[in-house]
Amino acid sequence: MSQERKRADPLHLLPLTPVAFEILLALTTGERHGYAIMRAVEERTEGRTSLHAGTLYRALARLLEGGLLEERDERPQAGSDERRRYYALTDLGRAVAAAEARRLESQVGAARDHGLLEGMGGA
Amino acid sequence: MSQERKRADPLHLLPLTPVAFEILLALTTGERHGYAIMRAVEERTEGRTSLHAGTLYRALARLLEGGLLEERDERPQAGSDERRRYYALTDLGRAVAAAEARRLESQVGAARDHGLLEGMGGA
DNA sequence: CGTTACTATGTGTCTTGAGCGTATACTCCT
DNA sequence: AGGAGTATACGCTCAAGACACATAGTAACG
Repeated sequence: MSQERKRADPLHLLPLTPVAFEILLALTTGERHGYAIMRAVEERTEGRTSLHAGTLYRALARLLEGGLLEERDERPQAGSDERRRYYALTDLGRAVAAAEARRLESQVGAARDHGLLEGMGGA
Repeated sequence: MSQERKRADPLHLLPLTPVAFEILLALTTGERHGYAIMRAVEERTEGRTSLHAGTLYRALARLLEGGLLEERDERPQAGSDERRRYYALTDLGRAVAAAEARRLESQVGAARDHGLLEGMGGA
């Protein structure tokens, strides 16, 4: 199936949405549950990006279905909240995130070459 | 109106869609007409991203309406195809592109910190 | 114990925007 | 004249985020 072909090649899954990439980024440091991803994104972006609950959980469902994430049954700490669902990057997820990072790096490089990142200090 | 507030603050227009950012990027080197933007994007990305005509022209219309681009009446070369419509970045458009570039730079930096850009040579 | 705030996951609905096809028409080359 | 390429634009559909809302467990406080 074409589904299989897509899974085989990370490049066919690009570009990722900003939300999806933030989620994958938050999981590069280890597995987390949904709510913790939400807080991690807010922290990393210093509040500039905050995921709405609806956006987050639907994005997680999509990433699971696409095979970029997998759910972990084991809990990092015993006795943690039973409601939590822990997610971790799959090999594919990591590969796709890396491919997306390279794509963005190329865009940022072009922006820098064209003077977009020097001229303006603030905002 | 809130439309005015949005125009005043580039940060409220983020994140840009990948397509929108590519278009702004293509215009940082000077004004171009739609079809030339399409080719410029393909060239910059070495064929990895190709804008469909429908996607491009609707994105251009949106960017015009949002005040990120403006249409130029003067033609860079006399006698060029009369059908062409030339677009150029506005100050707002440049500011938004710069803000988006910084946002992406931050994501790429995080990816690098987490080893996403070193571990894998190929793909 | 009851109340309140926070944690945690999830669905319903609306709107935006990209993908893809198609229409239209002009230009350039042979 | 005919065809490839240039150039803009619309119709339709699907994916995905925004926001509201639902549900329920947990933790702190009195």
